[in-house]
Amino acid sequence: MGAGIDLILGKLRQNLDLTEHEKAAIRRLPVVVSRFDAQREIVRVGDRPQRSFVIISGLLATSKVMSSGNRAILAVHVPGDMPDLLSLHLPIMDFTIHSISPVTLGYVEHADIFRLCEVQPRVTHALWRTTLLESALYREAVLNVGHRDATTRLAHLLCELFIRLRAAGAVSAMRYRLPITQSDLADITGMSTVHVNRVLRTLRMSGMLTFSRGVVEIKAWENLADLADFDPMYLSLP
Amino acid sequence: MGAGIDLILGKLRQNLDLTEHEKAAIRRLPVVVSRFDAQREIVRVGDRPQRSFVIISGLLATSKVMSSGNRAILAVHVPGDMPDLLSLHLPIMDFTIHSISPVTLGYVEHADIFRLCEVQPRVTHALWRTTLLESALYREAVLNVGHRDATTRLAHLLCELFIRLRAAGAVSAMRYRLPITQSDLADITGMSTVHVNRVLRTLRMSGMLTFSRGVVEIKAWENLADLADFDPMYLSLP
DNA sequence: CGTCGTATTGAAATCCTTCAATACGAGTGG
DNA sequence: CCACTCGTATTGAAGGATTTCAATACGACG
Repeated sequence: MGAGIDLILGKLRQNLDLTEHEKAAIRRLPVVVSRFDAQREIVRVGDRPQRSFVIISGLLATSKVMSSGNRAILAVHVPGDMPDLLSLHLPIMDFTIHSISPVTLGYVEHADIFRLCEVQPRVTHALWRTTLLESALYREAVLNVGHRDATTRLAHLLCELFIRLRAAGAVSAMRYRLPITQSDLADITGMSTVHVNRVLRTLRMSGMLTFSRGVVEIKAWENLADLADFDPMYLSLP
Repeated sequence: MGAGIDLILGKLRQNLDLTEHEKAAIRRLPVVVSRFDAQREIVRVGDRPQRSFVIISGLLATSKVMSSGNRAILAVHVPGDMPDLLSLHLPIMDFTIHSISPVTLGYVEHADIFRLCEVQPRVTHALWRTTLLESALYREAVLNVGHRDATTRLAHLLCELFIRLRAAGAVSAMRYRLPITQSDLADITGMSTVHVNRVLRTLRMSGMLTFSRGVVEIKAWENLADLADFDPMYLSLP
């Protein structure tokens, strides 16, 4: 399935120029494509995966449950991401990955990845780099959900998803599909569902943004990014 | 300076058994040792480091400033950590690293690291793994500062530092030096200094913990870990 | 002994949550 | 086409957690 692998290549290529030879070697990786409905657990706490996957289409979320019983979403993953690539080196998963929307995943065996890394050391570094890009997202999330007020927090999240989905080719004009509920937004931002609703209303009233039936439409990017304290440097995009 | 390098080895060894040959190769890396006072900027936003460092002694913090002007501390780094190792693959720093206490750092040139990785591919994987361990800290921090109440948040931070400093050999019995102010704790947890003070009083009153003049003493570990919702699985310790 | 950063406490204000009730919208079966 | 149902969205009002403001105390250090 060339589609998924080309997505990986897209990410890897971002800043590290792989040779045609190296790209061809990646394209030869055996990939198993699987589809899942929304709200399915893809990876569970305690799992010891023998393979990792790239998201070909759809959205995933990394989450943990707290002792209170509430579920916290720590990250949202978009097409091209490989959110469990870290299982290559941290064998026991300490979080859950579940599908937000229906998803298509491309699985690659760890053994095949390691074999490729032996032959093509620069591919090792490219994969390493993708895990570092992901950890930059977590770092920014600490800032966002831990240190900013509710309006800024939600605005920043929607700015980040706009830019990341655009980089993944899932944005037309100033609008993108975000098939999640306000309750999900609450689990991501650490706010109550009620307050998510109120903040969304404020953003709508201010004319910056609408979110309705799973579609985000950005009406005033400059104002929004300013309000959100959003500086995309941490995304390391070209 | 064998001390710093052996610290790296300690971290790397944690779960990946390097051969004597590989360890010897690491020990041969040229290291430049530097000392800094407290509150010095070690790495700045926009820097393009040509070398990385391991913390030989002291504490560092990774932080960003928000548009409000407030400084948020995203992570605290202990001896053995290599908090800017990611500059190997993400060349432009998007955060600041500053010293919390006086520190001793062991610098290694990127060029030397890359050269070693070429000769010893398993060292590449060991270094990759340390960056993944660090990103697990950020992931847990998202949960902690974004989704838990103030008491749990602060208790969790002090639990984590206890375990990490113990793993770094900086703990005697149930007490450890944490030479930071309550204002720093506020910048880490995303709370106000005043509230940090009140929460510390609560923890002291409940008999779980004292924090006074830069020394944390844990009086009731089980109760504290329970209150803090602290499960060390994310640290991937043996 | 004075000074300065840090710690501590009280009181008022604010942000956000919780509780509770209602409205909306898409899908389902009659 | 309509009534029903269920998940989601929306709004009001009250309560709680945390911040802000302001004042005082402590402790290390010159």
